Amino acid sequence: MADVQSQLALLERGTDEVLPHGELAARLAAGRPLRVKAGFDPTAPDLHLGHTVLLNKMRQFQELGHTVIFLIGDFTGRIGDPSGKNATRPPMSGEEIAANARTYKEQVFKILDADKTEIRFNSEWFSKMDAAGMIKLAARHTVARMLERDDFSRRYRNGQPISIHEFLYPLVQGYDSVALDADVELGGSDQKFNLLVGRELQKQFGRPPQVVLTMPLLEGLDGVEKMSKTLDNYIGITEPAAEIFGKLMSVSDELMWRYFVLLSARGNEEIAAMKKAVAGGKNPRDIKFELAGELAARFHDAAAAKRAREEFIARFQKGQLPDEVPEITVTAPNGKILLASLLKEAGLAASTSEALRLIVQQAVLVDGKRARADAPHLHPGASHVFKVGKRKVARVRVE
RNA sequence: GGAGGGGUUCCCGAGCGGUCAAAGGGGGCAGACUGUAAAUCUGCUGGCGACGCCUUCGCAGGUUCGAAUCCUGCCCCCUCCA
Repeated sequence: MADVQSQLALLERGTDEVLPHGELAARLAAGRPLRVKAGFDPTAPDLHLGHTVLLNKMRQFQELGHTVIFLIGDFTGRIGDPSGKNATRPPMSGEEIAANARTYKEQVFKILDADKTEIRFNSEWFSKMDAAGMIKLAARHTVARMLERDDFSRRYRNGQPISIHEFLYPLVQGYDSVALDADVELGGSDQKFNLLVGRELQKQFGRPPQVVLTMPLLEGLDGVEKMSKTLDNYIGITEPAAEIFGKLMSVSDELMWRYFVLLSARGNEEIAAMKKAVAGGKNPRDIKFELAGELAARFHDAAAAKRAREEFIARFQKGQLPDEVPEITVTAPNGKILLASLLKEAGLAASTSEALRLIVQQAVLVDGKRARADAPHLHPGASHVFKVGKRKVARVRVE
């Protein structure tokens, strides 16, 4: 096992907070593999880059020889997590949770080392706990302490609803740490309160309290809101390489640096050097290529990343059509079809009305030429390449 | 249990008998400018072979020539008192 100092240097990189600050070093100094816990709400069917910030950190622990526990909150999923939300999230059904848990398993090992990961479900201990046990657990914390949580106090002040069961969530999560005997718990910075409850409960159960390590939340593609599925500002790790590459290229220059720090495996020195190069006049776009390439390769492979880059340059810098233009056949009902109807039938527009709008807005190209609002009907046998906006392209044949 | 307030298009939020497919903002989409950047500017933002028709304002009925707007019942949410 590496010496404490070099472990610390790696583990504290990019963290939001380590609480209490000196304690991580003390734990590491014991020289034994630490039990590192991170809990996941089984809500997301697909992981996105936001989740990987935490997974990257877990991976680092693994590489240093520690034991990582990937805890799936199947029991807590039935309660609904209020964190970061101003409204109550509805509870999930058993089937939903099971399906999502399977998806997690399929995806996390793109980052984590399967041999060094312990996957656990908190229903393991909570399904055995009865009502009396739950009330006893609830007796270990006070309403005043609960209201210290920013999210709760804000909602309480603003007259927004807080269900009683939401108070149980931090306790349940905290008890997970007791059950797992965690040395360290990782979480997003929004999880700080819950993670600290874990420390409290461990103390009360006579165990050494865990070190809490929080990671910053990754901003989504808009650069403002946190990356999430509901806001549709995410990059999913199962997306095609070209999508991962392209989405990263659309990110703003400032956000790019944030992504480097939280997502890239590159060292701090290398990132600093790139910043310096940009300050000296290098086009940030070229640096962004590096980021996009690295992440496309991580979730696919180097060859796929290279292809994604080449296609990106051909398509968006040189304005060529993509390598593979999907071919679609639509039927003209009465021997002829309106351009707008065709776009809708081909899936290039959500509705005829929208297609009409896009045509008027000069967004539609037919074989490279702008379509006019008074475009004539198309007849069977016609076959053209239709481009709608920057990204949607298809060859459509009329029959 | 009692007293008030409220549910509007993707979100927030105006409207309170016809001029309402419904102000304004946000978000989104498109165009211009570009580096598929960001910022900015402009336009669009229910559906339909479409100068008209259909569906939408919590749900179900009703009044009216005409309802998001009025009435009745129901469902849901919030606040205060107990």
